[in-house]
Order: sequence, then structure tokens, then C-alpha cells
Amino acid sequence: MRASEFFIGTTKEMPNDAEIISHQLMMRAGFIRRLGSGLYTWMPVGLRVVRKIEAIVREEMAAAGALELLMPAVQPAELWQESGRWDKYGPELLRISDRHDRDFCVGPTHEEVITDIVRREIRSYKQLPVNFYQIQTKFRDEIRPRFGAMRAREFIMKDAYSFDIDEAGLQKSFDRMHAAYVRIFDRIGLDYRAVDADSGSIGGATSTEFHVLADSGEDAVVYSTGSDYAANMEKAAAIPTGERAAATRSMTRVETPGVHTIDDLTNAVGQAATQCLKTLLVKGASEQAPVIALCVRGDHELNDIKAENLPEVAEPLSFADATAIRSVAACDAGSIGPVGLSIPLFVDASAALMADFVCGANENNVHLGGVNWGRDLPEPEVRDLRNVVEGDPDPTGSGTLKIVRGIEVGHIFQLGTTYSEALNANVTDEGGRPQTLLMGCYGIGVTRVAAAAIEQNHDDKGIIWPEAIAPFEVVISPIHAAKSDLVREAAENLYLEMKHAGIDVLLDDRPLRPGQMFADMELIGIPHRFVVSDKLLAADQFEYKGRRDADATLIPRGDALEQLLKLRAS
RNA sequence: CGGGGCAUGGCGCAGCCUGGUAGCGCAUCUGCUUUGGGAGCAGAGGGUCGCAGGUUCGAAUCCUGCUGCCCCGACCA
Repeated sequence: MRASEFFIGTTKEMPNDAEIISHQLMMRAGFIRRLGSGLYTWMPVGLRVVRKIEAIVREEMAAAGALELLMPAVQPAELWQESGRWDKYGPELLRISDRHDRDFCVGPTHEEVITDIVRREIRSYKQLPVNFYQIQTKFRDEIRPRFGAMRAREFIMKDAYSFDIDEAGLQKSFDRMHAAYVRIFDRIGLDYRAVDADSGSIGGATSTEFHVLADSGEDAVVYSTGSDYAANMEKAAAIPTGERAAATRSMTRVETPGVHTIDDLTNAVGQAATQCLKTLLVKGASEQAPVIALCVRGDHELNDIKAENLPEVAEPLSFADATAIRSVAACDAGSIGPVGLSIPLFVDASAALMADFVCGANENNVHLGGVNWGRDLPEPEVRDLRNVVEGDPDPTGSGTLKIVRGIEVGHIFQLGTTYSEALNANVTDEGGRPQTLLMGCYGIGVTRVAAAAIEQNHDDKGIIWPEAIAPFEVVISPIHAAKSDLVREAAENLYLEMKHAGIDVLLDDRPLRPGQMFADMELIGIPHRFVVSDKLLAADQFEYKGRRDADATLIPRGDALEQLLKLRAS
């Protein structure tokens, strides 16, 4: 590609609404342009990156036996009503209606549509397993779209769906996708982790997330220093340490005027947060127990997902309102404690090991000190309710846990029969009986991968693309070509040589000053650069500089292609 | 959804409080000079000041309503 025939929309100025580095750089380098909240146009340079990511995904999907198809973005409400998600999915689902007033949604995901296809097309176990995928624009009406392509409302996603006759088949399909994902992210060249995850609202059991590690990531990724264990914060198992100490004090009333939070409490009673018990009241799942109490240690945080996964707790998790609190305790939030509460009470494993602790007295402005399980109140119902913290033991038994930030770029699920049952997707088995299909689904946020790659690879000059997804692999920058036939011809020849060698090369033939050319190409993030100038040609040389290199090196003119091929291979 | 803020050439902003000929930087265009790290000088074009009402002789500016966008908030026991 010749830059003069391409479109390069770089700017020196920073857009005022871009908060994170990938958003700023994508805007400045002219990769994306904003149309509306969470809506972006992919400009020609940006689209080249997207297409390269897609190409890698397609190759690895094909290698893993998945078949590409393309489903409609607009989906009839009936299908979503059949699966129950028309009501369950909530406001993130963009609902629209046509001229006949029929309801539709713009697909945030395609489990329903693919299951509908499969139930019509796949009749026999002999046609299994199948795995269909598409690369398509999705729409999710996010509460707060932000960070440019990172959390856009409209974005490009690869979504694959596998169907098998039994659990063993599903496991095999899942493992194949897992392996394919590993190859994809390896090839793209990102630092990432595959982590155990909660499957969330899509339903089903097993799921693994793929996170690109970056400080700006919105998710907390937990990993072990001593094993391969990795999980996201929602899923990471919190293992208590030590044993419960013996009670040494008797239970006493403490006047705590104006104390509402754990911080207030530690100040008021002079005890560390680890000695305070936090009691949270949440809505229950049944009429019989409309309010449920959950206890965690004062220095710990309740894990919403773990709480929500308790059968007794209403989903989605919501805290009890003032009226509900008053219905079970004679006080307001801030003074709740487990002693004397006559509602279901679940206690985090670490909180269950506390002795002589402080907690609310269920009376405003009063707390209790010296409280002990098994003496002042029954032995607790123990559950895992909290977020892990750095230094917690590895649940597999070796090492401790560390927490880093990650950007979720892929998520693979074993859905099981959730959708096939709801939509009645069966095949006939060997015995001639109908068998409900077992389903898996596998997503990659293609456009988010691009943003994540930038978060992980940039410097003060701009983006540093991993070679595999760079918009161009190499740029040729002729210095003052307009004034020198020699420079122009040498650059042109080098360009053609590389182009014929199948290299994705950009010839920067714009009539610009060198500083501007260099700055543009570094901002755009092209991994390799060759400079052609009269001075260099006089010595029969070109100049080479890798995007991460501090200094340029001189190379013999004839070695340029060979040099590039060598660098590219390494 | 709650709170805060913004809306003025393509982009970033000032002007508004105290009503009176709409300005700056960047970008664009022309010319000359310059030429290995986002050049200099001279000149030019480009805005019914988000929309709708109101107050006024007169509104970017004051008032009302609307719309769009941005930011903060979902650990409170």
C-alpha cells in the first residue's frame, strides 16, 4: 500500500473524552472515530487490524473443525421468549419493533438462533458433533459504555457454538476450543491467562475466561504463585487460614453512637477490622425467607456472585431495603449483627474462624464485643462468600494467590442443555430415542482484542503492534523523495521487492518532512521501518529501526528483505 | 437509575458572571523560505454559538423546557 493512496488520519491533539491509553491512541492514530455513545467507525487503518485478528481466528477455528456461517443481527422476540431470555436479559438487550409492531432484538449473542438452526437441521447423532461459528457485529446496550473499543455498545465478536450427543463429547468440543483459543492468543502475541470463571447470566456450568493482562483491565484475575491455578475474582475460592482461637472474653454491650461502617467501628472500639464481623442483609429467594443474613470479616468484601449462587439468595443479588431490615431487626443497617437474628444466616469460612469478635447488636448505636460462635450464638452455617485477597492460600494447596488486572477477551462455556432443552433441540440416538443436545459456546471479542493489545503494547510515541496484527508489517520512509529521483526509485524498488515477497508493506510516499512521517508511523505502531535517503544511498545502505528499538541500524542496501524476513521469523 | 458537568468553525477551547460588530490554538487552502524528528513567515477560507420557546430596542450571554454527550456512584450494615 502506498500512503498517498491510503487514508491516514493521525492527530497531535488528544480527544477530551478518551480516558484510557488504548482509546486515546486509537483516536489519535486514526483507527476509530466515534459516531455516538459506544458506537465507533473503524477507519481503514483500524479495520486492517480487525481483519488480521479475524484472519487468525478463522484459521484456528477451521483447524479446530468449526464451520463459519452468518446469522442475522436482528432476531425475532419469539425465539427469546422461548428461551426465557426476553424477560431475563434486561435492559442490555436492545429491543426494536418493525412496521407491523412485531418485537425484535438486536443480537447481543446468538444461542437462540443457532439452537433454532440446529434443531431444524440436525436430526441424527450421526451428524454430530458440530461446531458453527460466525464473526459478526453484536449490540449490547451497556449501562455505561466507555473506553472506546474496549467497552463499546456495538462491537465485533466471534461466537462459536458446539453441539454434542453426550457429556464426553461436550468436554471434547470444549477442550478443542480451549486449545484453539490458546493458539489464537499465542499467535496474536499477547500476555494472557486462561482463568476459571463463573458462567454468569448465559447459564451452564463450566467456563473459562481468557484475560489479557493489563493494569487498566476492568477485571481482577487471581493466580497462584505455586501452581497453574487461575480464576477470576468472582470464582476464586477463598480458603481460610488458621484455626479459631478459644474464647477469652465474655460478650459485652458497647455503646457506639453514630457508628455505621466498619471504619467507624474500628475507630470506636479500637479493634482491627479483622476482629469485626460485617453482617449484610440481602433479599431471599423464597417467600418464607425474604431476608437472608450474610457475614464476612470486617476487612473482607462480599463476593456478589458467590452470594447470588446460594440457592436461598435472590438472583440478582440485591441488598435488603430499610423496610425489609426493620421487618427482621429492631434497628437500621449499620447496627445489624448475627446475635439473636431469626433469619437464615450464612457465614464466610474466614469469618467463622473469628473469636472474641465485634458485631452489630441489632440495636441502633450499640455493638457487641467479645462475641463467640458456638457460645453466644450457634455454630455458623459456613459458606465461601468473600472475594479473595492477595496472599490467600492457593486452593489447590501450593503457593499463595496474587491478584492482577485483566481484560476479558475470550470466554468459553459448557452450556449443557440450557438452551437445547428450552428450545427442544434433540437428535435421534443409536437406539432411536430423542436425545437433548449438549451445547457449548465460545466467544472472542475481536475489537476488544485490538484495544487490549494496545493497552499492553505502547510507549510515549504511540502504539506498538504485535507483528501478527499490525495494520502494516513494515513501513518504508523515503526522505525528501520529491527532490531525489534516486531516493524515489530506491524506495519504490524496495517496496516492490517486499510486496512481491508477500510482505504487508506501506510506502510512505506522502510529501512530508521526515519528522512528521516518523511520528505518524510510530503513533500508528508499525513494527518495522526502513529509511531511504540520499546520504544512505551514497553508502549503498538503508537504515532499519524496529518499533521498540532505541536506535536505528545501518544495513547494506541489498540485505533489507533478508533482514526483515529474519526479524519477522524470530 | 441517582448526582455533577458540558454543548461556540473539522478538532481543542475562550467569551457568558456584568446582554451591544464572535475570538484563540491546531487543522485546511495559497505563496515564499526551509528540509533526518510533528518547520517559519505572509495571507485566505470556514461558525444562523445543540434545539424550541420566553424576556429585551437588541441574546452565544438572562429565564424556561427539551435533546445529546461526558464524568462520578452499585461494599451500605
